[in-house]
Amino acid sequence: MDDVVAALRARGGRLTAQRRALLEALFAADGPVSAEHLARAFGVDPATAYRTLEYLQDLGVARHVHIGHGPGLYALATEPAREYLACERCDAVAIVDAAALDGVRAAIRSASGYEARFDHFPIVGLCASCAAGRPPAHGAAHSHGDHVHTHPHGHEH
Amino acid sequence: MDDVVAALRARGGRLTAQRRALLEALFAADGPVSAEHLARAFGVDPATAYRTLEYLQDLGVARHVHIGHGPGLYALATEPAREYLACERCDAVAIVDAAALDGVRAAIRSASGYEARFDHFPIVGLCASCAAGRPPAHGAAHSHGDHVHTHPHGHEH
DNA sequence: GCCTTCCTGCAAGACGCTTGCAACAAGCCT
DNA sequence: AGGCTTGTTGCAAGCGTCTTGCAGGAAGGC
Repeated sequence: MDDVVAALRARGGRLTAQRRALLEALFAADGPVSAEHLARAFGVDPATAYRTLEYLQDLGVARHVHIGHGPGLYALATEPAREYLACERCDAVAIVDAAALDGVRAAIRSASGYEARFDHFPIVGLCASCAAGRPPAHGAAHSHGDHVHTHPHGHEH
Repeated sequence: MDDVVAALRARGGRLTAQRRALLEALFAADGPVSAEHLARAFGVDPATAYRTLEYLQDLGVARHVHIGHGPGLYALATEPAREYLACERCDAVAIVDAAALDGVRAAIRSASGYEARFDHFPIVGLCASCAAGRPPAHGAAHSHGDHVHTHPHGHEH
């Protein structure tokens, strides 16, 4: 957080109340969140939220991911990098370390020559539960909403 | 095409001039096309294009894919099914038989349990050319536009 | 040729942003 | 502490991609 402020200052940027609020929200969030959601939660204007989040992306502090048809969702840029898998049926999103998908990347490379990334546009399909024909399960539901329903035990294997 | 008309009639649907135009355009297209593009090309109202294309999807005749931030692009549902890989840098889109990505699907299944599909949301990354650092190349360019720039020899790895 | 019902065009609205602009306030300077 | 510069903000308008309500129009069965 102090690092962020430093990076911001180094660019001639200013730390306003709005920016602090948005940053704290990003640090506190347990998953990607929409700009609208952040804006509303702190009485910040949506335009400011979008502008600030873009600024934070330029700084390399934040990233956004496009899940399904909904709004873009923002999160801090973590180390190691994260990538996403989204379920079309129950809207669950698995968040995994990018390294977990290196084998997938290799398979794509050999099938197509493409060098894939799933940090901005996720892998889409059915989660294990929905693929098995089980009901949508855990409160996720069809909200196409403001934040991701991370079932945090995503992939461990 | 006759099959389509039959399916349509079987549902109590009617074959209007607009529907015929849109259908013929889909049959003639060499890649996914936006609803706007189809509408404009035949003087059909965009609302009608969207409604008709959705109808054709219900019939199982058409599908749409979301490439990048641009509009959804429509194409006939083919047999065998097709899946897509999009390049973030040069906007090239590779269209491959779904079977070509079965290995990728297997890798994803074993890494995450997800059963992936790339027919609605493609794999996103860098095409072989861009990954190699070569310039954006072939007329593709950044048009985010009306139809896909299929480099037709897509994958044959 | 008629009549029913499906379709169409138009207009307006929803949703997710993006942009122009005038007022505001960080933070540097003294 | 008071000024001053210039980065930021809120508001309002605008844009792209659809979606929806509605009244008129036309397929296609009879």
